Amino acid sequence: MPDNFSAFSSPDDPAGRRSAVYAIMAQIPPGKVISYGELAALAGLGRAARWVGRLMSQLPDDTTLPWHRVIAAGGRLSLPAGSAAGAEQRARLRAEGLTIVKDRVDMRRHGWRSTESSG
DNA sequence: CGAAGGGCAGTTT
DNA sequence: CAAACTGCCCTTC
Repeated sequence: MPDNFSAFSSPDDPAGRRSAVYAIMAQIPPGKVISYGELAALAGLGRAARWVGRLMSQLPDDTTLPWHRVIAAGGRLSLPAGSAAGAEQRARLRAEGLTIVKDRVDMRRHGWRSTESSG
């Protein structure tokens, strides 16, 4: 029930959306991952998945947010391993115990409960 | 049936 | 209007 997030942010406030996304990211547990779309949806942005990724790029280098736990849908890694962020994501994810195969992660095991059905 | 890869479309800046 | 760290559907192995 992401409706609660509206308590500290309003969808009408462009600045509030960012705070919402940051809040969701901070809620992502270690060893798990979430997709931009879900992150956007949970933040109340709806289908603004692209916008979330954009927000990541805007993140500062001194950010303490687990942005590396945010990946594409289905556990797909869009970030190129040749990029600093791309290599960083894979490096950090694996450091948490994830299993990356062919730029793919097991959402069945590492996917956040966002995609969980009943257990 | 399940997993992987490519193309078109929605949202925000 | 155009661009961007995406998402879902279809097809192939």
